[in-house]
Parts: sequence; C-alpha cells; structure tokens
Amino acid sequence: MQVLSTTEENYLKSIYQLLKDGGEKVGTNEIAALTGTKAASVSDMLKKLAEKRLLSYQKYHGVSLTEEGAKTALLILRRYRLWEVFLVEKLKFNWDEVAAIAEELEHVKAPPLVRRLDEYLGFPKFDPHGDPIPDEFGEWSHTPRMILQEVPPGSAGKVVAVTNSSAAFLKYLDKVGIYIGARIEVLDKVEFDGSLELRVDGDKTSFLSREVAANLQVILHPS
Amino acid sequence: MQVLSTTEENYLKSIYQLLKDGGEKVGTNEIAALTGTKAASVSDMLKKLAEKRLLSYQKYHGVSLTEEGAKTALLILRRYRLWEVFLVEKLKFNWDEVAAIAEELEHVKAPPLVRRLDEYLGFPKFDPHGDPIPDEFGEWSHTPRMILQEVPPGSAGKVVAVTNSSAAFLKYLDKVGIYIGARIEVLDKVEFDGSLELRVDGDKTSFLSREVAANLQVILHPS
DNA sequence: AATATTTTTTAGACTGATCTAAAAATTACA
DNA sequence: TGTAATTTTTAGATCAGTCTAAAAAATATT
Ligand SMILES: [Mn+2]
Ligand SMILES: [Mn+2]
Ligand SMILES: [Mn+2]
Ligand SMILES: [Mn+2]
Repeated sequence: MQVLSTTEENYLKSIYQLLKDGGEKVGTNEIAALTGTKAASVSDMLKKLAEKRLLSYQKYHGVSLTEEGAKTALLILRRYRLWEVFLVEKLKFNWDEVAAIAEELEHVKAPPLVRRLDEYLGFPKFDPHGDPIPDEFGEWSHTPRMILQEVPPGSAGKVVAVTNSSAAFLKYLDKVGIYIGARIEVLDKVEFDGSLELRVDGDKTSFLSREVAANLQVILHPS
Repeated sequence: MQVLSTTEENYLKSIYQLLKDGGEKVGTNEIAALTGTKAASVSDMLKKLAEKRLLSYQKYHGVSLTEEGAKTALLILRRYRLWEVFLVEKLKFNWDEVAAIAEELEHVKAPPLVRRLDEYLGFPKFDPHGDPIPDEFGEWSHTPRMILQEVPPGSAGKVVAVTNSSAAFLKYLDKVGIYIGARIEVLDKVEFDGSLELRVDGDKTSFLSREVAANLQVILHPS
C-alpha cells in the first residue's frame, strides 16, 4: 500500500464515488466537476495515478479503478466515515455539519489511530448517513435496501440511509422529522407528481417530493 | 487571522518553541535543525512569514515573532495539545506515542471542531505532559513550577510536567514509575554526579540522573 | 587588524499541483 | 458520411516548498 498525497487520495475517493453510482468508466470532466478542478489538471493526475497502478486509463476513454485503487479508496472512505461518526456521536455535531471536517481528518493516515478510533467508537458498521463503513480490509456487508420512492403504498419500513448528504437535504429531513432509524409508513403515492404521503414514527404525516423520496433508503418491515 | 499552510504553521510553532526556551532571537540553522530542512529553505520561509507580519526579520540577525505571530503559534499549540489529550484520555494511547499523530491533527483548523473538542475533553488546562493548553485567545495561567533537579533534599512535591517529550525519556519514566501527578520526596542529592535519590508515591525508591531530574517539573508541598 | 571559520543568503533547479489557451480526438447529427 | 459540437489532452506558465552550490555577511581567532 503506497503512501499517497492528500490530493491523490481526494481524487481516488472522487473517482470511486463516481464509479459507484455510475457505470464502468468515468470521464475527465465529471472528475473535474466533483473535485472542483479543471479537466487539464485531472488529465495530469490520471496519468500519475495510472502510473502508480491505482487506475487503468486509456486516453480519451475514461478511467476505472484497479483492484488496488478500489481498495485504497475504500480505506480512505473508512477513515472518512469513522471521523463522521466521531463528530456526530462524540462531538455532537449535526449530521449536516460533518462533511467538510471529515474531508480533512480522513487524510491523517497513522494506522494505529484508525484502529483505536474504530474501537473507541464501538466498531460502528454505518456512518451518520447510513453509509456502510468498510473494515480494515476494505470490505463491508451489503444489506439489501429499497429506495423509498419505489416502496408501494401500504408498506412500512425503517429509514436506513440517505443517498444525498448535502446540508440542504439533511436540514430538510430534520425539519420533517426524518432520521436514520425513523419508522415510515407509506400511505399513498400521488399519481400527479409521484410524491409520497407517509406517516413518520406513527404520528406525524408528511408529504415527500419524488426527489426527496428518491434519496432515502429503507428496509421494509415484514408484513 | 490569516489562513496559513501546514508548512507555515509548522515553522511558526517551531520558532515559538525555540524562542520560548531560548532568548530574544532565533537563527536560521536552529530552525532548520528543528524542522528537518536546510538553511536555504528556512531563509525563504522567513521572508514569507515576515511578509505576512508574523515575525520580524533582519537578514543575518535572526527572527522573533510579532504579537500576531506569537498568538498564531499559541493557537496551533492549543490544537496540538488538545489532540494530545484526546489521544491519551479517549483513545488510550500512551503519552510517548501521541506526538507524531497530534503533529498532523493540529492542522485541521475548523474552529467549531476545536471548540467542541475542548468541550468534549472537559476544557483541560494541561496536556498529557503537563504543558499548559492556551485558551481560544492564546492565554494560559502560569503556575510557578520548580525543576526537580533544583529541589533541596528533604522536600516533597508532585510531578506536574515533563520538559522533554521524547519517547525514550517518557518510556524511561514509565519504567521507574514516574507520571504526572506522582508524589515525590527528595531524599538525597549525590554530590559526585548530581543525581537524586527519591521516593515515588511513598514506596518505591529510585535514583534519577541529573539529566532526567532536569527535565521534570514539580510543585512543592508546603512543609 | 587581518584572516579564518561559521552562519546566512542568494542563485538556480526540481517536484507536485494547479491554471489557460490551443490542439487533437471522439461523438453527435444533419 | 462529413461537418459541427463536445470532450480530452498537450503545451506552457505559475506557485509553494524544497534542494545544492556558491556568494556574502557576521563572528571568532590569531
Ligand atoms: Mn479529503
Ligand atoms: Mn456520510
Ligand atoms: Mn504539525
Ligand atoms: Mn505535550
């Protein structure tokens, strides 16, 4: 496992994220958009990371991560999510405030630190947004989840993750009383715009737009 | 308060340390030795930091920190020592293992993080080595301390700080059972080499060399 | 006071990360 | 299928931080 710069780590993680919710390959402009750089800079970095065998790169045809690149990305993600847990569970930050800080902390690489932090936090399996935390080998358990938007009316379940961690989205969820672990009953799906009518924790009744419901993951209760 | 790079922060903290246990001005070579760089690199950095009004610099005559430079250094030291407390108190690292990790963590500058960390740790006034932790204004209370080496035989006191934080030194203290808070009675001072015979916590009797005793600070018990 | 030694600065070069502008390749579409 | 639009790469600069080697200044020694 090579020692990477903060910048290299940030690129690697970005590429991982883009591949995860995209396809086989990811393009230069996409990476530039996500990392806040220009395509020219990305081209340079892709060459460097390909040189280090972290990704496979054919000019003009995008990149994908190698085995080693993917594993490295997952170990960065592990640190990122462990710090997120720390910031929320221990320092009492709200879940919409932790992204930027964890973005910095994730680059402190001392392995004993990561191990002890994990232990101190009680070996959490999920971060404050419901995302799984890879273990020290870059592995995690995949539990089957359903997108709330696709849950048929009449079903009930539990919110287990959000697939958008922007402060705006998370603050909105706070306002309507939705959180990781909240019990949800889908009462109706409005034909016109695809919005959902639902009950949260048995009492509150809310309407959620299609966009919002598409960014919530649930596990259905057996009915 | 300007935004400084990690490198600039490290230089500033080093210069602060050198001035603290040295005199009025500190020279280029000294800084190079402490930061592990070459004199030429230091010259460049001194120009840059002088430009930013963090230190006053006359070519060939060494540097001293300005008011703003000193305050900035103290805020870096604050973050460093708070992280040291975290690593020892919460993550259960030994006091000889935390320097390098805190050296990295100190550069995460998000102000809410530092505030919450301080709160979470219970607003500690001293780090694991007994060094005072500056408050958010860069201030701390100076309690009068005595160097163990200078304590007259027959006196008793409490260890409150170490003035050397090398792993070798700290491990040695572990071995002879000396720690921050340990009660010490000075039984005798050996004329020949200046070493001390003392009792630790009422039972164990040790001999400490002059070098070791010179790096321990105590507060004497009123007798 | 003159010379030798030490310290510090400058000159010039290199690396990593970034940019803009221009060239090249790919893809879209008429 | 040939041209237009888009995407990507290259060329050439800049900036921060570092280095070695050489020049300059300060300090120590005779
Ligand atoms: Mn990051
Ligand atoms: Mn998260
Ligand atoms: Mn540092
Ligand atoms: Mn300390």
